[in-house]
Amino acid sequence: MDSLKIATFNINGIRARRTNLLEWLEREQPDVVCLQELKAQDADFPIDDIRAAGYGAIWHGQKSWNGVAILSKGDDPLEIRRGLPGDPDDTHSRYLEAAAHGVIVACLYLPNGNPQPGPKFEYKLAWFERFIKHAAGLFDNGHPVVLAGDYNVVPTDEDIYNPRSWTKDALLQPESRECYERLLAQGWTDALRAKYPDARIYTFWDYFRQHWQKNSGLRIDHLLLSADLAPRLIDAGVDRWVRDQEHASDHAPTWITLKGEASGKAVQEKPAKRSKAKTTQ
DNA sequence: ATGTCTTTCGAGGAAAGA
Repeated sequence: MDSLKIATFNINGIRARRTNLLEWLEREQPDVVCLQELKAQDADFPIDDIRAAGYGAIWHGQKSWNGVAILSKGDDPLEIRRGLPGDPDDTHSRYLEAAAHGVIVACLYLPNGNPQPGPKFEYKLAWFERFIKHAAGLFDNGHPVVLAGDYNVVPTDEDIYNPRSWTKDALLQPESRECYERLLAQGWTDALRAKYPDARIYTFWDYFRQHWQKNSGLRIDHLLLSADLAPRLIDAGVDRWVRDQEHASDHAPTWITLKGEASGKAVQEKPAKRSKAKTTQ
């Protein structure tokens, strides 16, 4: 059966992690990849290596911090949007949107927000509000959409090894969680949680106190599916072997597979005669 | 409070962000 694999990976410095990335692409062969925390300027994005691995890419870099990219196997993603609308003074490179393999892919790197309270937390919540507003339009646009990235939100206490030492952290604040809930309430499906409702799933293990070795992780990298994509979800998972490598990022690639064509062009036009009524799979 | 890693600046090691 044809299927489409879409992944999100906070790479924590693409120059320091170039070989980790190429090894992962080679082994897992995702069709579409969202990368966050490039920590590199546009000119330092290793596009030649990525092309040699069989991927086209678009990227939005920034010196030292942030930076996002979308990779597409076999062709270039068709860029739709660079930067989140709603604040012309926001200089952070945290958002890219493109069409690839018949799906609209939003790649996001939501602000961390620590320390909390403070201006960084205010920025996080303001950014989240802008994203919620933009996502509402995406949900209704009639195309299949995936919102993939590092949300810097632990949705519930089931998404962390032990919330006790993190109660003051921006990733667990009620305000952060409430924003995530409000986003889901638009109708999006949290793919990993939908596929595995009761499993402990982590995507991030910080570098402190041997958290990886003890599997003391957090689930903060999410893939949200629009209404017409949710029934196409086949499987979801985390490539934990990447986190176990030497010089690994503190995140692991997180992925879904969807029923349907993996090859082909960018977003296809909807058939003209198609009614807007929801069809069941 | 701590812990570790990557970045910049600039030439060794410190500071900041996560």
